[in-house]
Amino acid sequence: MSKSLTKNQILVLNTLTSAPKPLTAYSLLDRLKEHGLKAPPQIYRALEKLLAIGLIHKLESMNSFVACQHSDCAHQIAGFAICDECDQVSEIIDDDLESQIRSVA
Amino acid sequence: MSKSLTKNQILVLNTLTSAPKPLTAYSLLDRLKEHGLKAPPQIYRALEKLLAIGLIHKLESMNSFVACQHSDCAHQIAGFAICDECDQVSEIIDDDLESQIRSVA
DNA sequence: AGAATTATGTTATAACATAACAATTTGAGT
DNA sequence: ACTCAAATTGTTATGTTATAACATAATTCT
Repeated sequence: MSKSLTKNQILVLNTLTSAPKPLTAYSLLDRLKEHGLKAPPQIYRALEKLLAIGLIHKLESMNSFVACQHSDCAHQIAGFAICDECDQVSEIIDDDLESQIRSVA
Repeated sequence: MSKSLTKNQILVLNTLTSAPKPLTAYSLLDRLKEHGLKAPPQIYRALEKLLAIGLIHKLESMNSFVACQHSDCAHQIAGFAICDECDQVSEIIDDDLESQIRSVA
């Protein structure tokens, strides 16, 4: 029974998907002002849901969010290579690494 | 020429070392008020230096800091197992995992 | 339709972090 | 010991990230 996304969730997801790099909650808010979003909770609530579903990731070290580059895959552990210059990231999925992390945990 | 720690750095490090769990910058500030520290920059500056030296780690997901449990070791990559209930952490150093991460990167 | 749930909107504030500048201390060279 | 330069510390103000709390509207189920 996976529920479909709501309006705000779609707005946030689309913005992240089309962005070339991770965005902060407040930069999402800026971009979505024109769509009527006005306050942080609207963004954070959408982000929270998208994170739970696995459609996006949070990059803790940047306080930023990116769309998952492997939609609908089963991986829950991802690494990110982050460019020091431009902040572009590429998501790293590696089965060996994932099982290593699980076994250590 | 590794320089010795300054007063504030020692205060912060000792507080982290004797704490049973990670502390935020502001809880460090609270605890160090009695030693005369009054403002966030005093804490953040000490943290920054201690991080650079490798004596502490930042847990990005908690905005918190812990003393390194492997002083003077050469490891730059550490994992943390964080208890959901009490926030206690144990630091994980694993050579296989470390080399895995490096090779993927 | 009516009740219950879920989503949204809104205001205010909490929590985390740093910029910018002033004052003090430390330490090397003389 | 004196002095200048550098490092550390102190202080104020502000910027940035995140959530609490409450109000309203939309959706779904019976």
